[in-house]
Amino acid sequence: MSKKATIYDIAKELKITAATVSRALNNNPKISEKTRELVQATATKLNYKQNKLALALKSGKSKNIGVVVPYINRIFFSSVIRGIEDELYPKGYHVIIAQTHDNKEKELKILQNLLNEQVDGILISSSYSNNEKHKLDYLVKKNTPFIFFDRKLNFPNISSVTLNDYQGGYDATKHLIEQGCMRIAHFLVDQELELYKNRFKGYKDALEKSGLPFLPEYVVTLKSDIEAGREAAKTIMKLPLPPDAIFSSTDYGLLGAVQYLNELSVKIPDDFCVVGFSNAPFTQFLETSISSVDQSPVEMGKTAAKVFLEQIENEQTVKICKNVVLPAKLIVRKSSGKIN
Amino acid sequence: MSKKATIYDIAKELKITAATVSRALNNNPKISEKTRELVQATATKLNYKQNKLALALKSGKSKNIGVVVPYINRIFFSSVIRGIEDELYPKGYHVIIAQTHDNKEKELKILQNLLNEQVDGILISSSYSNNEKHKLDYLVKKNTPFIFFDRKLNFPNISSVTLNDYQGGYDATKHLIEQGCMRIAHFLVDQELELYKNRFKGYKDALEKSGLPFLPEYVVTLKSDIEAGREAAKTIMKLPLPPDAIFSSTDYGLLGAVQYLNELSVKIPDDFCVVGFSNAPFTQFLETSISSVDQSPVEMGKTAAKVFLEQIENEQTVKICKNVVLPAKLIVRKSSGKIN
DNA sequence: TTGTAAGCGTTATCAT
DNA sequence: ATGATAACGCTTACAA
Repeated sequence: MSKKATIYDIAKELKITAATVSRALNNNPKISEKTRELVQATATKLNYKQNKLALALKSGKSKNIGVVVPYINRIFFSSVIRGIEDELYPKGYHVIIAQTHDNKEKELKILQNLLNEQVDGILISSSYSNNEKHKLDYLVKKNTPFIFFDRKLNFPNISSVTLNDYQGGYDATKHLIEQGCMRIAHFLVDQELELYKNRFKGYKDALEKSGLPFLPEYVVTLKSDIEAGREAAKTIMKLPLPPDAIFSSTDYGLLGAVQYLNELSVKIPDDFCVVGFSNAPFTQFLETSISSVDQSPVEMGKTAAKVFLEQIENEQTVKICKNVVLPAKLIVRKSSGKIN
Repeated sequence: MSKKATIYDIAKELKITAATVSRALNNNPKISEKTRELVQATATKLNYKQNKLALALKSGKSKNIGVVVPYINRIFFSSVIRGIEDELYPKGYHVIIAQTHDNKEKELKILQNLLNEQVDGILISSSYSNNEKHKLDYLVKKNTPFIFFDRKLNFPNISSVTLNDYQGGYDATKHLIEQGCMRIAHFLVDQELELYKNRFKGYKDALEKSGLPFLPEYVVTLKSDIEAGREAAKTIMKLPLPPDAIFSSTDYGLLGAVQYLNELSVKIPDDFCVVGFSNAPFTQFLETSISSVDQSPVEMGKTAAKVFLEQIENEQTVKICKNVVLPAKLIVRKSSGKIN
């Protein structure tokens, strides 16, 4: 395989200069038809392909953007990335992905690396909480546009695309109340993260609005996995007055709870209703399908990409900052379908 | 935000030359301790960060690799990518992802683009079948290493990492036979793709080995989704002598079939056994959990990454080509657990 | 319309 | 041990 052809090779072949070749290739108006055709012909003949690296170095734009997530194989994140790539590929951008494994130091390094790679923007779902966000301060202050999605950090003048988690929590709880549930428990994942706090707040406000008491013992903090959910269910079912419903911020945790309730022969939805969060694929496939709040991840990715594009296009003129909040969509299934 | 600092800024500050700065930064042995320290100090002071783009142009190595898949949000592919990124990030590589949407022309363009971007390698699960692989001929012949994973194309001297689909099909079928099933149907997805053919072949060989007849009417070709699976089940259950088991190349198709069988009140596993392929997450969460063949996607990704690294490291000396075949792992669950 | 030359930020090859 | 210079492949004033 011979070396890759450059514009110099084309130039030499035609006994003209590289500048002319460049212009011809870029359809510069002030170039004769003849040379343009000649150049393009020899370009294909020599199988010339533009070296984007050189272009990037020259222009200062790499046409690469970085997407940073905890784990790429979580369905929520891979769906967001799907949306981002679908939106950005037609605009000539390449998507570089990196996983933080929810490790803060690693996240910092990744961001540094991406910036060194001269990415044109960074879309990130951060592992940091708002308490420690100052550690990222010097990064977001650089020229490279940052866009936070889902897990947002509150920096002034930084764009974000998030779900209306509060509304999701509110709707889910209200729905359970409408089903006649009176003692609704809540599975809370992580007080540190804004989005879980917001779902929790939605839950509390829905209770209050309906005149139901908020009972701290009905709130369990747990990891987002099946085993933890099972344990959480054990805990609340041991209470003197056990709940008759769960609104869970995690589908996986909820699944564990449902499994435990099944073992106790608690009938869902007749005696106990549950609603999850995330609309994980499995929720709809269970015999007793699980109601859940959908996060429209693909849409979120597309939106984040659009916000990025807007920001880039207006770079010179005004610095745009946009904070988009997407609606949460409660999907009612059998697990909370007492009435209908 | 001031412009990014370059080695020239450091040089100017210290009244030395950029070459010296470069050497100091790269820990070149022939540099005095003093200058090294001085340089490193001013580097941090000016918040200097190496521009990887310039380095890439100079060295001809971008430290980027391209990963090309049909859809990034399919759990199998996102898991493979997870493995790839986990393996390659510590080696200083960035992973660029691109989705073909199973569109062959798009795949071609993507590959062309990635090559223009000067990626150091391409890991791909191709949409092409071996019949049309010649269209990619001129691409794989370039200097950039190609590695096929899962969906492999048979090019001479091109590496690949695949699953032993034949063995997966064989084991699944054999297992069903051992459960006492006598009339095993097969859900086949796409005759064009090698891997489905191999699973099918494993199925046939297992039947033959056990002296069971191969009946063409027990083989249904279908799309990989629930509705198609439901239809397929309808078809085979209408046969004069309906089967008593299904080995399906698709978990989703199988789920549709299971749903239909439930409606017919066919008892699984007592009267009917099923085994799927892919070990989709939902298979283990169903009340009647579904047996399936696991593909170890994360492992596959890691392996593909390792093959790439090996190939790059020995670039100068020998051209390495490796064809790794990973074992398929049958996971037995309730849906085929008659005996135990 | 085309050529000349500088520059993007590095590193490598000469010298000194 | 350090400096000068060229080179990677491209674009773009400025000249002609």
